[in-house]
Amino acid sequence: MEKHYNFLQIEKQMQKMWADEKTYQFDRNTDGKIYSIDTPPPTVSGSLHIGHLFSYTQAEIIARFRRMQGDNVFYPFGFDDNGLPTERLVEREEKLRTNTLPRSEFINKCMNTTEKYEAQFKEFWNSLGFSVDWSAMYQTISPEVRKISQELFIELVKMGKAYAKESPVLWCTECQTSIAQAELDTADIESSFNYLPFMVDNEAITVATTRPELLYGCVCLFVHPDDERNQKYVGKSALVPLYNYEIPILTDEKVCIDKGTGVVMCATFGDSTDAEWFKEHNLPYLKVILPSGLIAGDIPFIGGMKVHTARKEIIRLLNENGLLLKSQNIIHTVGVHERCGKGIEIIPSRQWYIDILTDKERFLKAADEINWYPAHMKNRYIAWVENLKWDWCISRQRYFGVPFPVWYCKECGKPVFAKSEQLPVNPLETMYEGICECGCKEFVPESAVFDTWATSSITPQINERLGIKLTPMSMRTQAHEIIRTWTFYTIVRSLYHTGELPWKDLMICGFVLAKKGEKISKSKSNNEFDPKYLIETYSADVLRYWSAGSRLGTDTFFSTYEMTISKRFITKLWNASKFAISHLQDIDINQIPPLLPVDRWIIERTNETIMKSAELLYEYEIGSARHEIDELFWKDFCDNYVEIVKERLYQPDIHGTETRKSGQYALYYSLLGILKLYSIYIPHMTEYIYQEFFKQYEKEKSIHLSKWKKQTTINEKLIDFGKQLKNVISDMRKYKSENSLSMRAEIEKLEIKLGNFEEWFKQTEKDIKACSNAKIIEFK
RNA sequence: GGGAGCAUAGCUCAGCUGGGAGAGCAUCUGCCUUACAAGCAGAGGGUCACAGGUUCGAGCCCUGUUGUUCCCACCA
Repeated sequence: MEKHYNFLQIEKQMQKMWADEKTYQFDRNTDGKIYSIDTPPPTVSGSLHIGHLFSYTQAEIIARFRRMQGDNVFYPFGFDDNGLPTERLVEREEKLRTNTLPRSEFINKCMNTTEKYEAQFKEFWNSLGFSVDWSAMYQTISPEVRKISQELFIELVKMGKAYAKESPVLWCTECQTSIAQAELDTADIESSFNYLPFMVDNEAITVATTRPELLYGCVCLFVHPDDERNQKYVGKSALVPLYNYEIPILTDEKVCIDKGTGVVMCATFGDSTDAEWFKEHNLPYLKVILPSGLIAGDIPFIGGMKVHTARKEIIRLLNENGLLLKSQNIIHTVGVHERCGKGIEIIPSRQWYIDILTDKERFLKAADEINWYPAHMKNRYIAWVENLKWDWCISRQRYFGVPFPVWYCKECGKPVFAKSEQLPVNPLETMYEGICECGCKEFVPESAVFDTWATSSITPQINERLGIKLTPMSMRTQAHEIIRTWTFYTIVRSLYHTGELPWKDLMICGFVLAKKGEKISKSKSNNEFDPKYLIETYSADVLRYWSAGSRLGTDTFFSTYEMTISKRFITKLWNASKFAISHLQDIDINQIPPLLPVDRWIIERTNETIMKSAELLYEYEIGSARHEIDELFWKDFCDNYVEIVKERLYQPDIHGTETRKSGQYALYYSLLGILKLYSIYIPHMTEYIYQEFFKQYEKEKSIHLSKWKKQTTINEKLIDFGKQLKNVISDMRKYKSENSLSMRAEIEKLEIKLGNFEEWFKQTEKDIKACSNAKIIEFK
């Protein structure tokens, strides 16, 4: 083995070997127990960041662990390439707006962009040594996935779980599309609370509003049924200031008596409560804001203006007419679109929905039927489901997505659906062939596309396209930020389509923060966090080792300082292996020699660690498991065992060839054991060492195809003996250190108080003498 | 406003079902020891956020308080 480990060269070399040998290919033909992983398909939104590396690596370690337990691991990879993130990326890179070029041309640009980035992504995951079976890769925009997605949509329609309706919907005026509740973010903005007089009979009642530009859309006033002050107005009508038309005054429980003046104006639509009232009280719709974000042209004073301008103008007018009683500046929280950060409006339009409100109870029950790792992440899911207000709107007025396989009858407007054999279909390109119930033969295609989550929520079914029964899958891995979307939607779809849960286990990873509270975003090009740069500088193994250091689900901070620590470990493992192997060149692997107690101890410690870390890894505790292995390797193996056995290996003429063989056996066994344990964390170096030395004796062609020993019991007596032996050595070292002596310094006499292990200690006398350089060992 | 996580050494954190306060880094001291000075050995350093309670015994369980992060709600 080389003096220094050249990671740049060796990591590439190992990756090539794995690809050539198809080391990680899923065995589609055995009956062996399948462990299937539902991996998150990243959106193609530009560059990868350290957070990707961190969370994906944690799951990758589990894949490797399961493989080494003998499971047939199905570890596919996908790309969520359709949808808004890609569209925005293309707009940004090519400096264009979607509506300035033909739809098909834009889609082509999107296709080219995804292709480019997916190649980069794939190369990136490979450069991290991911044990992915690339032959199982999927893309959400591919024809086969479009087919599955459209098929399952039609299935939902038939079940009555998907439906179209004309209704107020959350609308992004920036992206010009409807969105779902899950895509809402919140932002604090400066605004003003304006107090306006509404005339009732000859009395003015004051109403406070933050959205005076919607005055023309005001359909009624509400007071609380228990509000004694305002009870006298109920049933009467009020005059809308400035526009001077009459609206009724109604009651509703949702009104807060102590907020503002206790009287609310309900406009179509200022917020989600307005939309609820609209439905519950059968209120009329008065159009004010257009899908473009402009005020409708026919509205007096403010027609054609942008919302913000209109608001200022209305306030100015109210003030001018003495209708602004008071205006106070406030900071309040508004809903914004997570993709663009712009405020959302509520605008009625015809959209497709998946019913999620009627089965809330079932979805809540599902939470208890899935194993959450870590367990408390379940709370986020429950909080989200309990607070759902809107059915899931799945239509998007966008371009790069899976089209709705739907046309509408030109006469009666009734939707018709593609036939199964037609799928995938783009209704804009293919006409519906058939006759509507009403006799009409002409149809208008639906131009909307699916919400990307409508497709990524069926990844278990997408994975099953290969013809292998996988659901319920063994495990889903993802970050906690998408519990309300990906976790939730997948559970919904799975329950609807299969009646079963999508997976047994849910492994929720944290993400990487730059400093307290700040998330490392993809858009910030900070070289220090560029994963590619990091891999080239520190190696994939170093980054992987670091990724496994924090507890599952907790966010972590990144610093190059942490890299140095991981790097140090890698160097240590290299040096220790190099040393051990240099003494194993003449080993006879076919014969187990009689073993000395200290050799039996390190073997048993290795077995103990295999058992303990496997238990932890079954619970997805990759950090704690790594810690167990670190203890074995660094403390017991390097600092103690190797120091004890050293002289026996160097000097068989003093210690005898038999004891040397005993040491060789233990060294071989424990080092190989340690390498196998670490191989799930640092696959490159462990594989290289295996290939360089162990492969000639072992039957597996790759360390990653070897198995961990199934260990269920431990010889506690041996472990105890080891502890006592370490105490002796530690005391001896302490003595030398306190007396400023070299560790090699000779000491006259070492006294050892014998406990339970008299016989074993006596058999270890020569070793203790050698590593302490004591002239005399005296047992007491 | 509701909920959750966290609060342990200078820093980053581990401490499972209650019984010894720990690791790594940093600091200090010593050591070239035929794998590793990118190393090794040793030492110092903590009122376990605060206040109560349960218990023979609490970092751990219960109640409350404070700080902090996150999730959700909050557009009148």
